[in-house]
Amino acid sequence: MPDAPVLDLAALRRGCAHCSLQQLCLPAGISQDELRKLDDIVRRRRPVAPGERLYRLGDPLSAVYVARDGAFKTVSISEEGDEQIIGFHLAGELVGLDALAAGTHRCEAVALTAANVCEVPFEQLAAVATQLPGLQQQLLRIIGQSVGRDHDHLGMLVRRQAGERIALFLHGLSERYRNIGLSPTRFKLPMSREDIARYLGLALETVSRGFTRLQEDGVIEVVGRRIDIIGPEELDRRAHSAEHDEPRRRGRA
Amino acid sequence: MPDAPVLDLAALRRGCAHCSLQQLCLPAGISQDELRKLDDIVRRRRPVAPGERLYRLGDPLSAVYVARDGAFKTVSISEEGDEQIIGFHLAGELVGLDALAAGTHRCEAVALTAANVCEVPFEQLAAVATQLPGLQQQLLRIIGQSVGRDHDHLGMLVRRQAGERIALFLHGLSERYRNIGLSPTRFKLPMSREDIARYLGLALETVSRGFTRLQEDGVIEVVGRRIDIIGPEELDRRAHSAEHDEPRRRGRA
DNA sequence: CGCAGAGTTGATACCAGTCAACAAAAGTGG
DNA sequence: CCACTTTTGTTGACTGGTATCAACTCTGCG
Repeated sequence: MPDAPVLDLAALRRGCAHCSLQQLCLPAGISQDELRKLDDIVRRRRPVAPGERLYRLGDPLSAVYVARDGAFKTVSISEEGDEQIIGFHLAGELVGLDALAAGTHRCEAVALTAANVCEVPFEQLAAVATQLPGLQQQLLRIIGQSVGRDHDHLGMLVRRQAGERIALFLHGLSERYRNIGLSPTRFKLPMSREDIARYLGLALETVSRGFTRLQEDGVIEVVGRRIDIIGPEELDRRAHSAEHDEPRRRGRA
Repeated sequence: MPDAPVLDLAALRRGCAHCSLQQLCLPAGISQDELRKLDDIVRRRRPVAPGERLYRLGDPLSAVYVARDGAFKTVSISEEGDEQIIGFHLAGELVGLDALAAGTHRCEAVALTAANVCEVPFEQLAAVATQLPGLQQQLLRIIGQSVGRDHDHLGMLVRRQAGERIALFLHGLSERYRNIGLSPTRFKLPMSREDIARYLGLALETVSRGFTRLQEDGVIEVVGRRIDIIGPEELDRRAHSAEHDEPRRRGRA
């Protein structure tokens, strides 16, 4: 039995300064001094059960959340009651920035898996940010990233056909897994086919068929939610250009 | 507020404190004192010719812009060269917030009509914002609004059919015109059918057909870019539920 | 007046949504 | 541990909305 684990846990409890997500999360790029100030206001490591909501539609903006692990989806619910998935959020990504405008949330954030979050009370974050230019800058950058992801999402939906959207989706997910230090080629999807469909603006059957097609063509290996990307370069190709080159041909790679 | 007609023009030139857009633009909700500080850094009322670009893809983030009048579009250009319209921007709305993440613009902002903009150097805005909590808060709110518009845009694209998207588009535009004090029922579209198509993820012919259909059904009057909304409530109805008469029931059995 | 760009309208093909049945996991309780 | 139920994912047949191609009209402008 090694004695190191005990120290590790203690270090984790010391907060942002030693957090493994430091490069991804708010603290990136701010000084040790500043870090300590931020550290004081962060409530750390709340565990979240799958299906649990961080906030609901209409809730006042009380905090923003950083996913430490696990995955979340943000869902917008229209008047008619149909749900549109605005985004998926993996480890290191910020959740809760809708509500900046009106002060109340226009989405719900739902845990897709068991997860842990750091909860950052928004009022205090804003207050500290005025004192720390570095943190303010970093906050704006993080918000910018989330805007960028929204734009990428838009790009997936507009005038792209099903196969392209699905390839784009897998490609993007792969990149994000790479960024957080996980395998970009082998992973378990945290979300259902239906979630993917609602995110991509497709019918769930179409998503299923799309996966099957990619598997038939030897681009990926799918077993339920387990994904194995066999041909990343071919996936990229399908994500960017349409697939008009190769009509339905089997036995050829 | 004391009104002095003759002084108005002079006052307008005095900047933010007397700008007619005050309620829409950055200054909203911050004090007179703070206003003066902001005022110092704003370069006012640069005229922009139709087709002119405020910034191009890859340009470093140097300033954000507030449209005083006229209209802009922001266009994202994919590697394959096809253009996706991210948003339209009317008077009082902020342009240039893409680039927050990377520090360089991922869109181009193009004037659709002759226009005027206030140019706010970003570095200085950020610096002043750290000194003025009210301004920082307002900046976050404005950013939040733009995120909200992106989400609305997403909602238009996902799983909605052409007629619905077009109704939603006109409805949204109408609301925005109302907000800036213009007629919500009679206006001239600043953008072409092709721009609308690229915004809605449709073929331009489909947009044209959609307008024609709405006219045939007595919902709007269209002459080129002139739009006259005859039946706003019917437009709303089409924006939210599906087509005119229900051919069949949807939802679960 | 005549041109160019913008917008409309028509015919056709095809992608993807819908309905429906089935298969495979994942819970549930004995 | 195994039957049962429920949820989730797959596959097939069919249909309809919309993209595409193409011809035409209209508008604004020099």
